[in-house]
Amino acid sequence: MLICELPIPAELRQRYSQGGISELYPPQADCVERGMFKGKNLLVAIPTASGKTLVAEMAMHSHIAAGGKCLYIVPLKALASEKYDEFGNKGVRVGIATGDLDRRDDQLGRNDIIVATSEKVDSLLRNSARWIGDITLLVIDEIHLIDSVDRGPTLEVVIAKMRYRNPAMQVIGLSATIGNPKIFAGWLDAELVTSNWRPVDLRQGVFYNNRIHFRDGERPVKQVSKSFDDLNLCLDTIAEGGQCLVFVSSRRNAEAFAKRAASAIKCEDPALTAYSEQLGGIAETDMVKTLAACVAKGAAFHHAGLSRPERAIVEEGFRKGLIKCISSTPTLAAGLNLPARRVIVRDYLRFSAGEGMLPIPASEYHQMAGRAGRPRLDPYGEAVLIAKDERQIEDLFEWYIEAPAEKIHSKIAEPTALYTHVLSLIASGFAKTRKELTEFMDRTFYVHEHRKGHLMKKAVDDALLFLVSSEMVIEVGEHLGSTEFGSMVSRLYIDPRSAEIIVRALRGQRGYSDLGILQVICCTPDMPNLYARNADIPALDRMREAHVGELWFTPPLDEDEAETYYRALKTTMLLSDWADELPDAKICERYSVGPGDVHGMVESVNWLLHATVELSRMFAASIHLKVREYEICMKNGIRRELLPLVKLRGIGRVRARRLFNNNITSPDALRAAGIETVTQILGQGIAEQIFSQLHRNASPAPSTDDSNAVTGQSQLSRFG
DNA sequence: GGCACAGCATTTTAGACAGCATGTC
DNA sequence: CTAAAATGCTGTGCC
Repeated sequence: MLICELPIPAELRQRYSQGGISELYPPQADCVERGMFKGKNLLVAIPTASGKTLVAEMAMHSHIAAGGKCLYIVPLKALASEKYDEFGNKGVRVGIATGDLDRRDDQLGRNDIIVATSEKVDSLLRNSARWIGDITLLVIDEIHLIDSVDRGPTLEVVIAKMRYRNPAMQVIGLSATIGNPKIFAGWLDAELVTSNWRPVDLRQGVFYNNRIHFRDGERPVKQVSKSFDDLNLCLDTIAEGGQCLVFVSSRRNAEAFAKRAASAIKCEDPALTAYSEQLGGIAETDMVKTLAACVAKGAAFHHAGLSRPERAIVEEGFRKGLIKCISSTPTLAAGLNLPARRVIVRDYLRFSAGEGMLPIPASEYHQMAGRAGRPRLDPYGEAVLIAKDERQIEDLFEWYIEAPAEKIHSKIAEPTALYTHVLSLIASGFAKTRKELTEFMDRTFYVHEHRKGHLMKKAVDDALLFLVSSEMVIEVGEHLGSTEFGSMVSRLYIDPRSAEIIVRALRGQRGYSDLGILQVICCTPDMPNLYARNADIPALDRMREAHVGELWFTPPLDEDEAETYYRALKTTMLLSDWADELPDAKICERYSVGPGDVHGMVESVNWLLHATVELSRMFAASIHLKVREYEICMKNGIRRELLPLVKLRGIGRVRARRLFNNNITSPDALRAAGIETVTQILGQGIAEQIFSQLHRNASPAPSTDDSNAVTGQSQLSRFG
């Protein structure tokens, strides 16, 4: 099917032909034939890299041309920015909405396309963003993630809510190949498009005894290293002029492989040196130093211990073809589009807490294998597994290469999944009675899939029991309503169980302490926790003893609970160190984590601290101000003594500290010191900017909203 | 006694969404 | 109920 025959705006048609796209791929043509341009819902279950994004883009442009508005849901923030860039600059207005990146909601609504994560959409629905009602096309990328235990239920509820709000809206689900596409398409009232077609040939095989075994033959691999098969495979690709992605099971493995590869590749290129030096410039930790050394020779590793800029450097170096090989944990499997000639799936077993080493699902293998072969750049792609003995060759073919796609199942009736969603349905007006709640739940994939929802009903009842007993929901006769507390929890987007833990601690506390608040937050299910090693325990005990008066929880006697306790305590101490201005590198060293971990942790705690500030306003007025101050401390990574300084624009943790150490401790002190002294400390530009601020608000405004702060402990229901 | 080291025992193990309000070095 | 690598620990042999 030719592009020029399609009912899409002329401008887009022209862009495609300029980009060398004149004809649709077969699965894309299939979408058109199934009625994509006629408003039909679609489930497109086709392999990675077979042109799903283009399908979505054409549909969106056709909606926009007809005056519509589109919402594109993705699972990852990184993916959101990737799509945002891809859709932009094509004559339509594109907006992005994720937790850390968005314009104001009302401005968001002015866009033709809004790219957002599923959680953000849920949050927008809870806060009733007005433009939601204008959406005429909903695209859900990676819709098979509905199967995921922790985030699938949110996606499922978001889809149900969107369709409930906008019954006439067209829905396009984009998915990897799945085992039960028909029933899933049935849920979406969608036409089904499936295919195994790929734009680049993908050869999949198993390596054993210096040969890659394919179903239709073998391919010898030169044995450079005696003991490392993975390295030989990697060097083989590079010798042929390709690049290589190696998927391994742990960070340590990723780093170890990159080191080996680096010393074997020994590529020398001034452009590489530039990347390495870029990393060297930010390197404060051993991990980043190692990375810089590897990159200098053309290899790199990639995992969540890397911070955003470090990841970006590695990705860019690889995309430009300079870095020849990346060894990666699953970070790269699902994330952004970073294809390579050969993908080596080295470890197919992965540790899982309480269950030992488990084989990764076939779907995950296929996702990794799908990274092989860059359209229009590589003649073919190759995905290779590594067998440990001859017998295993056949097993690997069976378990992975030839395994049928897995079926996906709703996880919405899992015990804890519904607390937050039941609350949000009540708080944002989707359901006002138990009957309406059930009716809404009937629209989920779970009920469509199982026909009878008795497990679902039990899960809903459990959730309601909790929500009523914790005073977030009130049931009066038939009516279900959210309390002020409940509405707040729903809008803050935290788990009701987290809210309950925080509120109980706030009510029970006898004397505020930063550490106490932090510890409470680290004990909530919304906070990711560090792993506490055996070797950490003595040090943690010492810290605990040093802060006995400040911590709110004491260690439990039970051994299983002790582990949880120490994990939370370790996280607490790390974050406390961050707010105590301990440098990143020191934190990484003390807790053996990477910069990326620290930032992730800080981001999470900031979100929960914000929620705690709001909750304390309602439940613990006496400490509200203290918590609010600590929130600012944590956000900036500063001690309390710098609070007056960071209120000024242009002053963050570093500059504030520099001023403070020069005995300038407040805006008044700044004024007294005079612009010349400040210029000496911070430089001219900054000094001028600060003083222009000081002049503007010479009479400091009374702090914003302490007067209307407290509503006490009454939680009135919204109806009645 | 002190040290080096082999050999065995124990420990450790992936990832990343959400609020708010705009400007850090 | 698990695998593999790094680290920790113990005991031996040697000076």
